[in-house]
Amino acid sequence: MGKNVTFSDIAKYTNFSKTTISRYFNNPDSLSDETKQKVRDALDALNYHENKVAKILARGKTEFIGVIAPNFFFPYYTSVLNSILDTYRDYGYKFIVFLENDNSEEERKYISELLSYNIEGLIVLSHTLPSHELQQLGIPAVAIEREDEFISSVNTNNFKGAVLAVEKLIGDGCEFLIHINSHNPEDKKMPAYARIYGFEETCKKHGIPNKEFFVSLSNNHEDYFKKVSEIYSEAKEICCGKKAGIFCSNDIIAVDFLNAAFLDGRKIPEEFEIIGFDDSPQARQAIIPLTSVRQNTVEIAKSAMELLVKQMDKGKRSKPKSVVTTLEHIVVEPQLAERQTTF
Amino acid sequence: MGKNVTFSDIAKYTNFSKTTISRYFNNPDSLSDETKQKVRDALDALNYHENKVAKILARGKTEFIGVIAPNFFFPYYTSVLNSILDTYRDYGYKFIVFLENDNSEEERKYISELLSYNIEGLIVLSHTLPSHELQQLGIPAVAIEREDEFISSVNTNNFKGAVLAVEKLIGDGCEFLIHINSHNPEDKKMPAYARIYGFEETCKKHGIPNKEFFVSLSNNHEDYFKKVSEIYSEAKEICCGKKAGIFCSNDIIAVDFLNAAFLDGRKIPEEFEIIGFDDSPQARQAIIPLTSVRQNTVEIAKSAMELLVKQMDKGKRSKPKSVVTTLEHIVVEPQLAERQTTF
DNA sequence: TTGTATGCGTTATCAC
DNA sequence: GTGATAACGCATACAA
Repeated sequence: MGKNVTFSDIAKYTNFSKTTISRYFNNPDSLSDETKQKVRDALDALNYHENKVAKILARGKTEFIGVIAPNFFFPYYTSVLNSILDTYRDYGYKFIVFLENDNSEEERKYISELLSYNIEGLIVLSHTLPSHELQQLGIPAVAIEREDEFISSVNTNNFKGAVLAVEKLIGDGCEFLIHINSHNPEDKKMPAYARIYGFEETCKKHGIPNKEFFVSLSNNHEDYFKKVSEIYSEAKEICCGKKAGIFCSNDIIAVDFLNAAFLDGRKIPEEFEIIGFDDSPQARQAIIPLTSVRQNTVEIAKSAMELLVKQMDKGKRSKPKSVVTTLEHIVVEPQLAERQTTF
Repeated sequence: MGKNVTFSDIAKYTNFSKTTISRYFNNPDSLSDETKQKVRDALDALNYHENKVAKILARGKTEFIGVIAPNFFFPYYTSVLNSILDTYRDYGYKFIVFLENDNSEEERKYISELLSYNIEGLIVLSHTLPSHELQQLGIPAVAIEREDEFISSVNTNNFKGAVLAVEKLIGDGCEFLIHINSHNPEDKKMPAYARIYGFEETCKKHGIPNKEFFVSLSNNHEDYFKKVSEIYSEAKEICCGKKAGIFCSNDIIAVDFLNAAFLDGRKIPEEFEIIGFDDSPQARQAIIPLTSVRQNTVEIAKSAMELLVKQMDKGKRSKPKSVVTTLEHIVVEPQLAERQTTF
C-alpha cells in the first residue's frame, strides 16, 4: 500500500478543497464544468483510486453482505451460492463468504467477524444456529432453506415439489410409491421436511400404497450407495411385480437408486420410475438422465436479496433498532425437469 | 446500526482514556491487572463489539483477500473455492468472492472494487484477464490453474496426471489409446494443456497407437453428451477389436463416454478402460464408478495462501513497491483415484 | 459554486 | 502504566 493518493493530494494539486473533490464524486452537479475538468485531470494525473474503507467509516455503509453456507457436498448449495454471487451485477453488494463447520461456536465467530466489518445483511444457508439467535443479531438477515421461525426466509415450495413428483409417478401408472429421504425424520423444522408431507398426502389422496425410507445424512458417498442399495433390494421385495415409483429427496440418492436398479437389470422407466430433487449435474449425467424437481436457485437468490434490501432500507429510514420488521417468508415454486427416468 | 459502543464509551465509563482501551486489545501486558479487569467489566456491561473498518483505516490492513472464480459448471472450481474458504481457520483472512462473467470489462470492475476495499491479496481462477495485467495491479496475486506467465501460481502437475492415467491404461493392457480434451487446442498457455503433452509423450514412449479428440467447451450438458457420443462411435470404429483406453481431460467427458459405451453394451473395463480428471462427484456416482485423476484441491488452496502470505509479508517489510517479488510456481501432485472403470 | 470544521472508530507517537 | 493528540481518507453540516 505505497502511499495511496487521497482527496488531500487531489485538493492540493488542483488548489480546491477536499470537499470539492468529494463533491466531484457524490454531487458533481454542484460543481462548475471547469472545476470538474480540473479535478478529472488531477485524478488521472495522480492516478487516484477510491478508498472504500474510509468511505465506509465516514458514511457507515459497507455494501457488504455476509453469506454462511454449508459445505459443497450438495450441489444445491453451490448453485444457490453461484446465484447469490451473481446478484452483484444487479445490486452491487459484495459478499463475504464463510463455510460452515458444523460447529456452532465456530459459526458464532464467523458472525462476529462479519459484524465487525459492519456487514449490512446476512444470508444464512447453514443450519447450525437457531433462527432466534440470528434474529438477536439485530441486522437484516434471511434464511434460505433452513429453519426460519424468527427471521425472514426464502424457501422452495417443497410440498409442491413433492406433489409434482408424486403426481407424475401416479399419472405414469405407478402402483406402489417409495420415498427415500436423507433428513433425520426428527428435524421437522427444516423446510425440506415438507417433501415428506407432500409425498404422504399425495399418496393418501390417490389411495396409493407406499413406504418411506430414511438414510442418515453423510458426506461419504460410499456409505450412501451401500445404504441406498439395501433400500433398493428391500424395495424390490416389497412391490414385487407392481410398477413402482421412487421419489427421492435429493439427486444423490436418486442416482444411487437408479444405478442399483439399472445394474440389477431393471428396465427404467418401465419397471421403476425415479424422480430426484435439485436437478443437479449428477441428474443430467446419470446413466439414464434423471427426472428431477428443479429448485429455481436464481429466483431464490433474487428473492433473498430483495428481502434483504427491503430490510436494510427500513433500517435506514426509521430508528436504528426497528430492524424488527415483520417476518416475510417467500416461497419459490419448483418445476419438474422431465428426463428419461419417467415417461 | 444503532449507535455502536466505541472505545470512547468504554473510556468514559471506566474513566480511562481511549488509548488504554486500545491497549487492552493490542498490548494488554502493559496494563495493570486492575485496569484490565475494569475494562473487561465495562466491555460487557456496555456490550462492546469491535469495529474492524475503523481498525483497517487506522492500521491499513484489511485481512481481505479477493477471489475471482469462474462459474461452477466444473466441480473442480467449486472444490477449490471450498478449500480456499476453509483456510480461514488457519490464516484468518476473509474472502470477498466474485464470479467471472466471461467479460474482461466486468472483471476489471470487480478488481477495482476489490482494490478499493484494500484487499491484501488476490486469488485468480478465472481466465479472462492476462497475467501481465494482474501483475500491474501491484498487489500480491496468485493464479490457480490458469495462464501465469507474470504472476505466481499454483497448478496441478497436469503432465504427471496424464502420465499416471496413461501408464495405468497401458499397464492394464490397452492397445489403443484415446484422449478427449475439452480445451481449445490453441490455448497452450493453460496449465491443463500439459495433459495433452503427457498423453502424447507417454504414448510415444510406449509406442502405443493413439488418437486425440477435442470437444469445444460448453456450459450445456446436452451438447457435450451428443459430441462425446459421436466421438465414442468413431472411437469404436478406429480401435475395432483392440482393447482401448480412454483418458479424458475432465470427468464430465469421461462419464459421458462411459455412458455412451455402457449403453452400447460394451463391457467396462474389459473392452474399454476409462479415466477422467478431477475426481468429481459425478465420477463417484457414475454407473460404473469412474477412475479419475484427483487434483488435491486442499493442497492447492493451502499453497496459494502460502504464496500470498509470503508476498504480503514482503510488501510490509521493504518498500511498498517491491511487490515485484520473484515469481514462484508451485506444482501440486495429483493422484490416481482408482475405481471400477480400470482394473 | 466552493470552503471550513468536525466526525467516523480505531491505532500510533509522544509525552508524563 | 497511562493519557493527549494526531493521523487514517472520506462525508457532511454549515458558512460564505
